[in-house]
Amino acid sequence: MKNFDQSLPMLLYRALNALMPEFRAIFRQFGLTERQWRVLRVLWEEDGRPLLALAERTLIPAPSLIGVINRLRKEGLVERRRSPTDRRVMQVWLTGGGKALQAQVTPLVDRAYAAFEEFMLPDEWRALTAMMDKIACRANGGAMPAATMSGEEK
Amino acid sequence: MKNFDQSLPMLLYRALNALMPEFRAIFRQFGLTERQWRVLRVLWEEDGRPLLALAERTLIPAPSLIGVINRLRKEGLVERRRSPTDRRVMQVWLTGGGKALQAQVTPLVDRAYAAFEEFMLPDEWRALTAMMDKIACRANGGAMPAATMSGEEK
DNA sequence: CATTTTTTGTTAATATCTTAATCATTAGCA
DNA sequence: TGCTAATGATTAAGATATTAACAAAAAATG
Repeated sequence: MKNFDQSLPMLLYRALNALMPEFRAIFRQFGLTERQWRVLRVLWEEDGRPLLALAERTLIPAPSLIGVINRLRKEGLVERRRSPTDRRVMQVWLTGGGKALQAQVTPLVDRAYAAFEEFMLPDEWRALTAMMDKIACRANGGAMPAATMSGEEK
Repeated sequence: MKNFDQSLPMLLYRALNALMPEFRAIFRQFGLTERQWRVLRVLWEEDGRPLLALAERTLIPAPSLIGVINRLRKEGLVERRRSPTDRRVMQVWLTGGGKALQAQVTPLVDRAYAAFEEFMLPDEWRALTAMMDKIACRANGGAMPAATMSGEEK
């Protein structure tokens, strides 16, 4: 029986456990949960994304995402519209309030994140990114690595 | 605004997303959730642990752990007893059934995990472990790294 | 010894996860 | 065209996360 504490899943969980509370504290200042932030974060980059595209990009399962988006709607940060070309598709759009939030949240998040970048050497970062991608691609039937993921996928 | 997909949290989440379904499929064969397995995994190593110790070791928050353990009790896999020396402490003990499960689950899990070990070079493993520990210790006020975690902590 | 503080466990409230099932719309094809 | 499969969104149910608040026991303190 392998060492439990040094198993890959526990290593990853432990790192996230240490990492995320700091960011969640920032999100909470703006009444956002981590997942709500992730959705906004993607929309700020590319507004009007279909729900499924948001699910993939944010790593939030579609059924969960529905609830997240409904709460964002209730807060008046996003709204939904059916795609005019495919009525199955539900597009999510930022409202004025949702757009305005970016300028307030982003600086704090960037600053917290910069602290981590200082904390690790560039070589360590590269190695880490490469390994995470390798792991993510493995079971995934060779999914696209993060390094190549940007705006337009598919 | 930093690249979202290559941010450390998303890298870690994506790796876990790729990694865990394979293991969860194994757990499910035995009617276990991932968290139930984590609890059993620790108890197999060291039976009768107090609830808080289990929470730390499994990374399951105490309030959640209560529910996890109650469900394991309902399945007849564990039972709870107050510590004779400190009546605040709630020890969790394996039942016969809980102990018997180890021999069935462990081989499958070990085999799945071995596939990952082959998949990465020993040097990559060492580097990965070191970096995850570094991250976990950072925000944590210098928590003990996984490499030094074993049976008796404190 | 009485009071205060700390530790350990628990409950509650809200939000979310996971899996499976469902519904509507579209696409593929005989 | 009309049937069937695939896709996108949604709902449902059970399990879990997060935070706060709380109870009980033990330890620390005066």
